[in-house]
Amino acid sequence: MESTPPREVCLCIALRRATRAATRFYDDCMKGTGLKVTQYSLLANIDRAGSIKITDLARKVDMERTAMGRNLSLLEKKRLVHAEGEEGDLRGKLYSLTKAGRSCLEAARPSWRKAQTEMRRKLRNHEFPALEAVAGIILGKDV
Amino acid sequence: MESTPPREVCLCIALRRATRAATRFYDDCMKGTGLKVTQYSLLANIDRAGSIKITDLARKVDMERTAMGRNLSLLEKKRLVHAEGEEGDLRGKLYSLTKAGRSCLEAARPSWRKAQTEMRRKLRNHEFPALEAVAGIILGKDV
DNA sequence: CAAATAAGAGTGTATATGCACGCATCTAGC
DNA sequence: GCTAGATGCGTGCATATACACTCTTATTTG
Repeated sequence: MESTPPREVCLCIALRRATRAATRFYDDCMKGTGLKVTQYSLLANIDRAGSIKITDLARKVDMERTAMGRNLSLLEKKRLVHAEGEEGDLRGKLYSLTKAGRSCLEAARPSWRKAQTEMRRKLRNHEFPALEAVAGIILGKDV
Repeated sequence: MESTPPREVCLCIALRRATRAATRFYDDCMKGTGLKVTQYSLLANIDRAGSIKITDLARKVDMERTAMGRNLSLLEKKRLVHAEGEEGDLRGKLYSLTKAGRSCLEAARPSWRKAQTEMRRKLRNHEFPALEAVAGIILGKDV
């Protein structure tokens, strides 16, 4: 009777799994806001930036540019953001929030807050910073 | 001149961001194996189980059942897994690896190992267990 | 200035996920 | 034995991502 060696957990898969669970949780908390946590976050980013180009926003959050473009298109279709040509550069487009986008963002804040607080509660003080550290290390920069 | 309060990082978004980066890294390491890390992991799971039903596999890795079904369909299309009706239950289907699936899995192991080792190196000993702990807490169970 | 390069975007294609429904089959109760 | 749940799955629809290309418009250089 030979004992099987302890199976090593794939770090990437563990991350994906935790991410699925966390996303389901946040999205569930945000039901009724009309936003998913990913969209909420994008709006918040654009809001902080004032106006920003697809490429810059993608770089800022380590996302593939074309993926970001498609995400922004969805928000644009919902009239939460709008793009306008950049002054003196026919290539770039600057994205910014519409009035509806700002309202929507503000209206969703409490739901996000609720999810975030609950998540902080689950992760005791010990693990919360660890997670940020992990994310930072994987990305090679601060989160 | 008033200072803005420190912005609170959304735990879910931090996780998603780290996951994107980790997935890109693993997938890059596994180029040439014909498998993405997600598919590699699925094959490994089925291999360990011997044969398993979609629903059970989905539950095991906390994935939405229909998502799992679609992932398995892709592997089936590639002839890496195959499904057969369960004895005495016309509902269930049992998935197991094909010969090609087993070969493919074995052939991909070194690439996965390389990615995993490198990732372990990046995350010093301190953070690695923390990540598993975080995942476990979010999921409410061991990873 | 013309050619080469860089910068900013969009499209096609493929995965990975989740939710709302709907269908078939099994199993417990009565 | 028949009906009400419980089980196991599939489909339609929508998002989120990534990669390989391609196009257009600046910029830089010889």
